[in-house]
Amino acid sequence: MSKIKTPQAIRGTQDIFGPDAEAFAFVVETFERVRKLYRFRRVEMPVFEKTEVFSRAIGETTDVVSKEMYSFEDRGGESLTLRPEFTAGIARAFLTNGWQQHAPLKVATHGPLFRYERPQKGRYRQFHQIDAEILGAGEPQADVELLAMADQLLRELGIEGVTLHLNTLGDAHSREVWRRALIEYFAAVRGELSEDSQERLEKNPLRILDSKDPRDRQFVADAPKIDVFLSDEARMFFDAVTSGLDAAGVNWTRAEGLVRGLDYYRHTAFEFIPDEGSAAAAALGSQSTILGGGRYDGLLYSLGGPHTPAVGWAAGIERLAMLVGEKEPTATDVIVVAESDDMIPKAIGALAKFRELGFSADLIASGSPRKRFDKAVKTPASAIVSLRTSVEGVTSNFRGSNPKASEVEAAWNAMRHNI
RNA sequence: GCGAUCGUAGCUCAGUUGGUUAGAGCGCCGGUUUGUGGUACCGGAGGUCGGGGGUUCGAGACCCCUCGAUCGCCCCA
Repeated sequence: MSKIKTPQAIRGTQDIFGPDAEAFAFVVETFERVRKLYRFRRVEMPVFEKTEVFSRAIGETTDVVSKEMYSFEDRGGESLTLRPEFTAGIARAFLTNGWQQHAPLKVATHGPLFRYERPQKGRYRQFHQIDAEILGAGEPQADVELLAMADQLLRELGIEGVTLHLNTLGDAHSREVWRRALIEYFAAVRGELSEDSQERLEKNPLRILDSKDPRDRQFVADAPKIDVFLSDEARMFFDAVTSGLDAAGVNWTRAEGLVRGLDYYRHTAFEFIPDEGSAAAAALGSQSTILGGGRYDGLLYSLGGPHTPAVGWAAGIERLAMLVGEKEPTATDVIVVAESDDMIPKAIGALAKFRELGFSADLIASGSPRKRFDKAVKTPASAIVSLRTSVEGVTSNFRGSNPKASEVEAAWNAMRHNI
């Protein structure tokens, strides 16, 4: 007889259980509650799309598309991709379902995403995000609304030591002029940059600004600032965002080096990042951004739609869960113990009644009869009802002294002769 | 794609410069004690030491390969 080898989980996937799963659920529940306060409508999206949805949105040639997506061919030979982000799919749905009629449309969703990357702390191949978007809104108030929600969410999750880092990339023209200035500036010191940044100079010069290499950092401080290149309109937009945040009571800090890699981003870019030396920073390792987003006025057009302004953010549920602290599962209201096997039918009857009455209830009726009560005692519960047979006949014992236990006891006294 | 560290029981881990039959705690199963009880004690099951090859009289330990995990780099939509 050949021993069957247990299949292994896919690299980068997680089986979340116990306190981690409780923390995960807490994040999702809090998000659902807060998004309703801000009147974001729930949407459910497919987990896969035609590959072009993402390749057009993100850019055909980037490493991101060519190497880091989970793409495959279906039986008809069409290239499909497991969603690596929510935004492109939502933008596609906005166009294909005629959601323009609802603009400005505030939507929120959450669920699994997939990226073909090497796993490390806070990064998995299947991971989970919460996501909020406002489509068809070009006003800075939309940015403020979105950021106020993000800020309140983090507070309601009890996450501290995290600050909103805010930047503007300007409009398309300001951004392009700034980009050229950066290339010129860094090209002049090319030989002194890190190898990585010499390559970035060709592929993605803005990224040099947030390089971790000290060889680059010495030049970053004096690099050209976007502010110099902002058009009047772009400056007014950013001023409206920041004054709106101040009015909403959202703390923020200017981060001139914060950039986005993709061309469709305009104006606002932001990340919530743990403060240096905070507990949150220590808990997250090198993956420090816990919530990020920006304005992507160019995206819907790149998917073949009309020019449509939009802004959104997403946050990794796993990373947030790491910051919310231990979440113990809630205690069971009542544990029913059948201390002998002949009590099992009565115990099952009691269980059914307790659950009908809205009490959470669980049964212990296996293993050594002598140890069943001890098992119940070790289980977190408000109350225990234990059934056994003795020379006097059926006896029951109630244990527990707290408000919930009193409710359980009243219910038990009412049902005990009818089970 | 690159680098570092790690892999011994269900879990957390010990195991000396290579040396007899691989251990502990917790958990699990059973028994004794207690008998309105969260106690204590006794016993049991469970390991091809991630896998393969090599060095050696002898490998959990040393070498090579491989698989996996963790953390970091690149990338970060």
